[in-house]
Amino acid sequence: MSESVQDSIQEITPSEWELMRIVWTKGKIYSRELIDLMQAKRSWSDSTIKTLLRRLVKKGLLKTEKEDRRFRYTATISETEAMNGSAEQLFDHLCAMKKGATLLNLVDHVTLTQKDIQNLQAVLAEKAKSAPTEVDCDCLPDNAKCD
Amino acid sequence: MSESVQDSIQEITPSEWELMRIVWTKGKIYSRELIDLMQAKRSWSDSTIKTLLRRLVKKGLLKTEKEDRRFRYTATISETEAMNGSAEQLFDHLCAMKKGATLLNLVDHVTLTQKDIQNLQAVLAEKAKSAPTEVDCDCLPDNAKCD
DNA sequence: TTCCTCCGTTTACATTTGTAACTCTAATAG
DNA sequence: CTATTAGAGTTACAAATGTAAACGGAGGAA
Repeated sequence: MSESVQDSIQEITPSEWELMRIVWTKGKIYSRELIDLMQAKRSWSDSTIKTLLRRLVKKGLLKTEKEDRRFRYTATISETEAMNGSAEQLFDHLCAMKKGATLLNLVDHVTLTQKDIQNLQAVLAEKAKSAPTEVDCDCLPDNAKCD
Repeated sequence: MSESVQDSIQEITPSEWELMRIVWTKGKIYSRELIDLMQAKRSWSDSTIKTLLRRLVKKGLLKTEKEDRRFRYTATISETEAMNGSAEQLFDHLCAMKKGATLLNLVDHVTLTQKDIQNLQAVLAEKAKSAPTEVDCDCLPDNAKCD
């Protein structure tokens, strides 16, 4: 299916995620509106939010556009790319042998729509055709077996 | 199925994960062995590793036990708990509406065993019985709709 | 025209993380 | 008994992160 994108994804800190989510949802947004929306969720000072925005711009995750002497922010990567990138990053440092169990836990805890479930089932059915019987642990340098 | 554990999970940094994985795999390990194994993967100095170990102990993720004037380290939480906790933590800051898509991407990219796939299929089949048709975006305070 | 306000920029500062040298003490080699 | 060494503890220091005050310019209120 899609390519792995994680390599290019800048590290996004938790606070930055909160802002990015608003930007993604609004598409193109003035700092003022962004600050107001953000403050409705977290009691951060204007300064704090502005700092975060500048850092996001520096990281290349947001870009600005001057519009009648104010700025409008837009994301440079899609929310999906960012989400997939972060998720893959996380999974990269999990024991290969146990990724399946973690995924199982997630699937169990996350609220999924009927459609999501169907999509997952389709991918799984496809993968089942060539899935291995076991995956080795990769936690030790010499590839010793886990558990 | 299992309870959500994330609340109690201390933040584990990437470097710390690497050490924890070794500890989990070995179960109970002398710092010396740990350092050697770690250095076979990353060229960190002994000092660096010892610092990380102390931080992990301070965070309560590892505990020590004196054994003939050396220390043995053991994890205080299971690898599974830690993995689930981190994964849930990550998913917590994703747009509710798009968690399904992210999961799909993961399932697609991660190497799963036949057994993992079966387990996932079972959970999905179960969830399908009561899954909603749609999940709302929760990126904005006022719950405006995404996309 | 002058002052206030809105917005962007600079500076600040504590905490966490990555990375490591130095020190102290007990065991060990001579 | 003394010099070396292995482990543990202490100190260090830069970069990233969370959080924010202060500053400066431009447009609008008076």
